[in-house]
Amino acid sequence: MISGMEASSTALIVQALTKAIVEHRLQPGSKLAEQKLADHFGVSRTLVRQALLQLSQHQLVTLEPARGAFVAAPSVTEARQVFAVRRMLESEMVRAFVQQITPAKIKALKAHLAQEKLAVQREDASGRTELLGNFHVRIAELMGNDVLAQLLSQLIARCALITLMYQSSRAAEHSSEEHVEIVKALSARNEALAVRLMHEHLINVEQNLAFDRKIPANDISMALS
Amino acid sequence: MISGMEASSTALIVQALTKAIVEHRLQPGSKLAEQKLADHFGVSRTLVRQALLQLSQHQLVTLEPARGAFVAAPSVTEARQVFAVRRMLESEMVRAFVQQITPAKIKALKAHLAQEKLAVQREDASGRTELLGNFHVRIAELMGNDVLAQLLSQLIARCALITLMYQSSRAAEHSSEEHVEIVKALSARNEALAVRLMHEHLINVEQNLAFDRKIPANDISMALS
DNA sequence: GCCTTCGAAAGTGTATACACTTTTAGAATT
DNA sequence: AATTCTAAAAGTGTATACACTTTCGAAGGC
Repeated sequence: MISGMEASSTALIVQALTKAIVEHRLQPGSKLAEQKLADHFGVSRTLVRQALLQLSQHQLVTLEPARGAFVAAPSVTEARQVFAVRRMLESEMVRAFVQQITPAKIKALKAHLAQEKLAVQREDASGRTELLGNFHVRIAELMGNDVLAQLLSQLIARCALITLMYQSSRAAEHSSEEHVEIVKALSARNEALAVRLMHEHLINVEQNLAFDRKIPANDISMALS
Repeated sequence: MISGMEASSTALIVQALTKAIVEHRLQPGSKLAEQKLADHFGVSRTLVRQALLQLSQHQLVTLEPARGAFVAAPSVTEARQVFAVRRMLESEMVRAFVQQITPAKIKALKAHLAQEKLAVQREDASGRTELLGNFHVRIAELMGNDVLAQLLSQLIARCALITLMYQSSRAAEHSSEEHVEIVKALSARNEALAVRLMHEHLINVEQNLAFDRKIPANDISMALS
């Protein structure tokens, strides 16, 4: 059990596990034994089960009847479908966003880009993946559409898992550069260009995935430390 | 407890409650007491809690700490956001669908339209609402994108709740007619028209909502009978 | 008569108990 | 040595127990 952690609600467990999975400290396929997690978080299996149930709904964990919970290992097919959905959703999101751009919003996005650049320079792999994903969520948030933001946030968590399973090196820097171009088009209020760039960006991310990777298994207590 | 129902998994409870909520036999705001539901389904509170947790993730139920579960009562703001997401997602879905139309797929959609017409004629309110929603999911399924289909299915369940809170009469027939027009455009492989019709259709559905309704509360055992 | 206070009843949140399933490891067999 | 069988260990699935919170109603005070 982690020292100094006492009142741990289900949400905290979900958050901790999500982070561990998305940062791939927990490898796809890893067994998530309830009692081990319960001991680790210092709670009963009840709360761990609730958390695992939620994570399975987010598709980050798969539950096999009577066998337990495992970190999800999205298939290539599933990965492609997730990206297809993101392309549909996000190209239109950009189109709608262009109609309601303000200087403040552009400023917020540029601030985000700066953070991305920093993470890329520092070669901070997990922080970088998170920031690259958050760029997309940030746009949804700036639109003031919470439903969209939450939906996208889940899709992107799934993508993070996929990305970390399949991502080839150097793809991150490329993504960051494309984000810069998208923001340029947005600040020029060039709808057609922005939509096209976002669409192509998502195609690029998908195509940079190497859909033939080995997946090492991993230990729980190591990963959550 | 329902006679003849013995081994009831969490999924069955989720399904039963979803149906009851979407068909608004359970009014928005109704209290969902765990023990009452447990008695009704003949299981312990454990399974009911799991089901309620899932439903809260689907936004059909809201959980208030230490106060319990209630049938969700989506705000007008939330309703508009859900519709905005649907417009983004579904107009692009249609665009992608046009590229992969086959005679078999058109036939499947036409079969669906026939069912819709039947339900509208019979004035079967709950069956009608379900079918009108399923039209959209059916397209996703015909595209072979499970991720999209599942996502849309959840969004539409949410819309069903919204619709039943706010829908003005006669909107259903109009929806059904618009579905017919969309399928016509699809079968003509007219991408631009199909996309536009779907977009307008969703705007119409939203604008036909009367965002100022009273919400009667309701009893659990009545609704689930 | 209306508002406040207090206590019992009801209900939620978490832990634990227990039955049943899967896994594992060792012994027996070929 | 490899395979099959078997029993113990570990793990999951559901029910129950119990502490704590909210709710509701009645008694008392204003």
